[in-house]
This record gives sequence, C-alpha cells and structure tokens, in this order.
Amino acid sequence: MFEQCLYFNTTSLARQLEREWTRAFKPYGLTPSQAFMLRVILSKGVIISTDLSLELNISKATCSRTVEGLITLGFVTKIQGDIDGRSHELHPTPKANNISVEINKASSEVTKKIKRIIGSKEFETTVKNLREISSSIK
Amino acid sequence: MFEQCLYFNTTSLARQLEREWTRAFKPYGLTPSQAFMLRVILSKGVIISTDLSLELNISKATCSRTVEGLITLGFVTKIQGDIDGRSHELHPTPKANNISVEINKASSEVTKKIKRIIGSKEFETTVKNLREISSSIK
DNA sequence: ATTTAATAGTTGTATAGCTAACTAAATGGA
DNA sequence: TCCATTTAGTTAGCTATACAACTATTAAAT
Repeated sequence: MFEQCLYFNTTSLARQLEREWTRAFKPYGLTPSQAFMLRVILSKGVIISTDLSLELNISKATCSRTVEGLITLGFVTKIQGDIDGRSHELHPTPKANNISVEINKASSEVTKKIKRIIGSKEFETTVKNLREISSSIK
Repeated sequence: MFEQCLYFNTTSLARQLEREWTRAFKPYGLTPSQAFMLRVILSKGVIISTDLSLELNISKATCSRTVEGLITLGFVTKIQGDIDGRSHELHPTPKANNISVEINKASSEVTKKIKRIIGSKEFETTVKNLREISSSIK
C-alpha cells in the first residue's frame, strides 16, 4: 500500500537490517547500536559523548545510555575531562581492542552478502541517496 | 565514519524521517506507526491482524499493541471473526473516517516537501532501491 | 567578582520494536 | 471421536530511541 512512501520503506528496511546486523554482532555479546558505537570509540581512540552522538546521529540521552551499557560490558572506560570538567573521555578497554578487527569484519561480511545479492552498484547508489536525503532534511 | 554502510545510513535516516512524520500526524493525536496502521485499515475497510502485520512488515506482537492503542483512541473496533473464531476483524470507526482524507494528505505533504528538496527522480529511485533491497533479503 | 548564559551529561517517562512463551481456536489424522 | 498440530493473537520482558527536565561545570558579561 505504501510502495511509494519514503518513510514506510526506510523504516521497514531498517527493521530488516537490524535483524541482519544483530546476528552479526551476537557472537561478541553486542547489539548493533553498541557495536557501532564501540567501533567509533575504537577508531578514534578517545572521544567525548557530544562528538559521539554527532557521529552516530543519536540524541545525547541515547548516547549516554548506550555508553553506560558498554561500560557495564567492560568495553569502555569513562574519565572526566581534565581541561573541561563537564565532558568525559571515553576510552576502549583491552577487551574492546581484542575484538576490534573481528567486529569490523562481522559487519563487512553482512555488507558483502547484501552486495552480492543486489549488486555493488545499486548498493552504493542507494547508500549515496540515503545520505543525500538525510543531509538535505537535517 | 560509516559513509558506506547500508545499516548505519538506513537506520540514521529512519530516525530523521520519524521526526518529520511525527510532526505531520501530531494534529490528529497519532504517532506515525498508529497513523500508518490506521491508513491501512481505512483503505481496506476491514482487515484481520495477521494481514495487517504482513502489510506493515511488523511482528504480530507489535501489531497487537498498536491495534490496542488505536482502539483506546477510538479509531478502531475489533470484532471476533464469525467464520474463524481465532481471528479478529478490525474496522475503522466514524471518528477514523472523519480524518481519513486529512491524514493521507498530511503524509503526502511531507513527501512533497522532501521531493521538492531532493528532486522527484532521486526520491523515486531511492524508494525503488529500498524496496528491492528489502525484498531481496527477506 | 558575581551573576547569567551556555554547554555536557544524566535521568524520567514514553513509544515502537523484537523474540519467546503463552492461550485459544481450528484442522487433520488415527 | 479425540488427540496432535497448526494458526491467531496476547503477554512478558527486553532494547533503542526521543523529548523534557534536571545537575554540574564552564564561559561571558557587567
């Protein structure tokens, strides 16, 4: 019924992809949201919450709660900023570093699988279009 | 960091679109999920939950709860099936019929706005691609 | 220097979604 | 006919998300 609707088709696909990436990260005890956040922290080495929420395009409230989860799981440590006492530096733990390569690979495996099905070119133009829509309505 | 990632860009855009459509349906006291479900029920006249969850691509559990919400709001009534006593027919109330045209319009206004920004053609190919990805990984 | 603004993050409260486990009803053998 | 299986829907328990209201800290302005 909503064949032409951007909202419907985007949210619908998002739910399906959630399932795929949930499966991919499950061996590491991480949800997709946690895994993507951890990947940012690992790649930056250090980052503060404000920058993390910008990078992930989530609210600061959601960011705060996801960070909390990663700390509980032992993947991240939080240190109050020395220069600015309001902010908190987020650091990956050794446990996080240990799985860094693997979680990146787990994600790219899913990507590969989908690219194989729909073709690299269509995959890439779709992603490009999603980004354009996203930034144009920001 | 995840410029090339289908998962990231789809879920990220989905969150932004959620905001746009939330605003659109707010005057009618409906969330996007409720509004889209109600639009299906209005368009069909009668429908059972199983078909509704297929149409909306949601789990039967989520469907059950969203229906419950629409009943509480007075937009839908539920009648136990006479032929098959397990199923329940969902009917729109007069209150729902009253806003039928308006909620369809509210949604198409958002669509128009976004099409104006990014162009009809890109909009349409993006939606087409989303559907193709969706059905190919189903 | 002191008060006012802005900023960083957390917490409260709510919705939407999922899977898994359940109840109730219908179907299909034996 | 009656038991086993399937199907329709609900309920329990969980995660991710948002907005709004809050605390704590810094910066800015007088």
